[in-house]
Amino acid sequence: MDETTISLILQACKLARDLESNLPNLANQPNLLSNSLDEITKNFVTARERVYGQDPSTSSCLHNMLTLAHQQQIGTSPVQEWLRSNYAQQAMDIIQTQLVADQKEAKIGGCIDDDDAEVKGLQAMEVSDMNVASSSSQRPRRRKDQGLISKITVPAPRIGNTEIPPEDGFTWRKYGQKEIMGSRFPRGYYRCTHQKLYNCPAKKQVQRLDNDPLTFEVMYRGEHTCHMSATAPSIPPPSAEHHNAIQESMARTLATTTTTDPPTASLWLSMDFNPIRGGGGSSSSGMIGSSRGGGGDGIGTSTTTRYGKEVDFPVVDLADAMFNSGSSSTNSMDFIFHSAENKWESEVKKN
DNA sequence: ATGATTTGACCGCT
DNA sequence: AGCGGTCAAATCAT
Repeated sequence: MDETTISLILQACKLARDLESNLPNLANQPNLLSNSLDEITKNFVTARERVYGQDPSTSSCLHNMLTLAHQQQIGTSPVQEWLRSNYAQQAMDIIQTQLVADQKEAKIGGCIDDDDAEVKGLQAMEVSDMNVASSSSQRPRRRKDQGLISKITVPAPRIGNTEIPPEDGFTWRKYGQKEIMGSRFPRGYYRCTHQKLYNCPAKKQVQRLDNDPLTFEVMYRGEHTCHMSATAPSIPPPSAEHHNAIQESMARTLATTTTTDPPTASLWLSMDFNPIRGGGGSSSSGMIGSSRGGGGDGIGTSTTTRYGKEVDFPVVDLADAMFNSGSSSTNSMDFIFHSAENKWESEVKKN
């Protein structure tokens, strides 16, 4: 095992520990839990892929993940219990489906990766579309097989508005709705709010099940490139103005629990998160899906919200610290992780 | 003013 | 031909 692999495993363990210690605070933050789990599993999966090469067995992947967690003695009851929870399962489903898709693509052999092809194709089309648009009155269209990444069913919240699917940790912008033949309920089409900013191709479709209106079927297509995980945003803030916009966006995001590109689970977990702020109690969690004027079908989405503007939350400093920490060549998240990692490594050395 | 949602139209694909 | 995905103008919310 190389150092990177070890580092990945240690990072995942660290995240799991953070999660465990913050579990009480996160009990009512399923989106954060989901993000956290996602981050943890990503690290484990990546580590495993590095250990066994690019042939991860999907079924054994989860088993190994849990086994590894157990071996690292982080699989104590609260975490295990949480891992059995619905939201954990959702994240698992996504990852599992992803791996299945990856394997299928790998078996095709010699073919370029579908997703890459899609993204590249779209990007290429973007240019040609612009040309077409400028030289023709014909509306540019693009459609291709957008490799299905994940299809999961999500129960409606038992508490509050059962008309909306639970948060999934990303912000989506609805761009269409369609009555589907043979289905009682319309299908909502969503794309990542940051499609333009980060050229993020992620999309999802949400539809209520005919035989169970309290269950949503969510199909995810494309992968988020707007992640702010251990790596920098795909497009760094180019200007001070943009920089401030990002900070404000982050502040809003953090203040409203509508997680726009969650800045990694560890960061979230390290925060004493208290969404109940601002008079009127309108954290965006409560606002999500709340119908704004008639016309809608009631299918909610995690909207990028401006409600957060009204919420005073002292995380601007955090955002500021993140973007200002270190030199411009140093990724702040790397800095954070590196610090945590060093801390963890030093703890290991003690033992 | 800005950005999200709604909704009819357009168009690719089968 | 028609279903389903996307576009984009109109509308709405802040």
